[in-house]
Amino acid sequence: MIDVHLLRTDLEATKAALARKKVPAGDVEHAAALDAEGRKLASQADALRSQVKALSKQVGDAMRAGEEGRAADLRQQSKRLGEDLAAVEERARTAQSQLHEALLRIPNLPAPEALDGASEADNVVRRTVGFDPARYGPHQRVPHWDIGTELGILDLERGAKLSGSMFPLFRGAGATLCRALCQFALDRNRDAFTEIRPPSLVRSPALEASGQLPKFADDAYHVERDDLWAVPTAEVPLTSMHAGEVLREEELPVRVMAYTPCYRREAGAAGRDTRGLLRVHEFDKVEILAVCKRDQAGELHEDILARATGSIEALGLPYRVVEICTGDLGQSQARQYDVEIYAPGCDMWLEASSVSWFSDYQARRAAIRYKPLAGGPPNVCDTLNGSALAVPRVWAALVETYRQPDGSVELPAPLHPYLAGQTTIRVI
RNA sequence: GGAGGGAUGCGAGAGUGGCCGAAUCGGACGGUCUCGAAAACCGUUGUGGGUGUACGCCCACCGUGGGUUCAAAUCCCACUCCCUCCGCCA
Repeated sequence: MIDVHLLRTDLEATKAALARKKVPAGDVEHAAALDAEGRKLASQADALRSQVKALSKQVGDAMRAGEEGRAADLRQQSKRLGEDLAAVEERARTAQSQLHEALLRIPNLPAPEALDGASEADNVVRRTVGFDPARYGPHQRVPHWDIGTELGILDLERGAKLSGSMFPLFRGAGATLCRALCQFALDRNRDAFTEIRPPSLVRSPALEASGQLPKFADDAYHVERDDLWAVPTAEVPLTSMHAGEVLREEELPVRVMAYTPCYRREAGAAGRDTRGLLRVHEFDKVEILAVCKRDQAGELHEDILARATGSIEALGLPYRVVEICTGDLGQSQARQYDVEIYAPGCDMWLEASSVSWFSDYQARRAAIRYKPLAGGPPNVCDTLNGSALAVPRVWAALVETYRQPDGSVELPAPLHPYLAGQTTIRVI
């Protein structure tokens, strides 16, 4: 969440910054009012409590001195004050919990240098690499769902039989390719990122920390019986694994990566891009993530972006980098680039990675801080992350791009070590 | 799933309901001493909120959340986590 001090000292600037993200000024003012109210009540409660404590101490003294009458008298006074205190505390608690609720729903401030814009339409393509529509033959203009069926490597019907639509089932070399892509992505990043295998069911606070709760509860799968959530991305466990910790400045940046399955209800996206692997409820992804100091964030953002595009480039897929404008930024993002890959069969640019800087928004929600080497109180960290590789869309683009005139698919060399010999997938 | 035990400051570890934000030991840091070091001695050693120009002061925090009481680390209830034993299990 945003720093509550912003509401006290820079209310106008905060409203202006959030207006770039289309946040109504009223939401911000509402939170500021709750904060002022809560602080006023808390001060009153502090003063009352201080008096109660002083009186209680006197009760003890009087009793030890054997002055029963005086003790009873003081006890009465203290009891009355205690009742007032309970009432004020109750009101303070209410205001503070309302403030907390309000704060959880206020989006992060966009970075000052973030691209201005009202909607998705205002996003800007920063660069396009390797794209030449003329180079594709008719054999590459076949969508992956047809190729997958033809080669017997993607079985959407059976996936649907098990779990409903948008739950893909991969088969044979198709399944191996999923695993190969994850392995490939992990190996490419192990020079700087520590591999983690986190749980993929997490408690609510983890989703709250990275911003999925409370606003976007409908997008996530919830296991009622145990009150656990299926992670929509490894970002969730990777961010919260350090929740509540005070890190040492020397250990920053903390760089971790994880392969996890990802689960998304796609509640708001019904009917959009639902063919094949374009949008699915369960998929595999390798996520890379950094926890750092503010002055390390810019460089790390570039690094993560370079790693995301590097993997795509190594696989020989054309891609473009899109800068997301303020109006299209997610709740938690201060700045974001998307990496889109070109899939010739569907003739679409598919979002394959989202590389985000969250400033201190997630770290504040998760309470991830570091102790400055120079001394002084702990500072809130920054967090960044990006998909190193999200399987289904890359799978789709690969199969379409590398389809040969005879209908077989020849996978690119960097994947060969991971394919157990299945470097060419032939029609059965 | 069943039965027990536990959770206190950086670590270990005390704590009859009032004088406990917390003994003691250890660690770390600073200082005295020393040519230097060790030893010894002295001091410092948490987080959050509020308030003041400032030394400061006030409040909260002893796993989490409730409750009892004039007063809770201490009593009661619920939850979480850890440990031991039994059962089950990939």
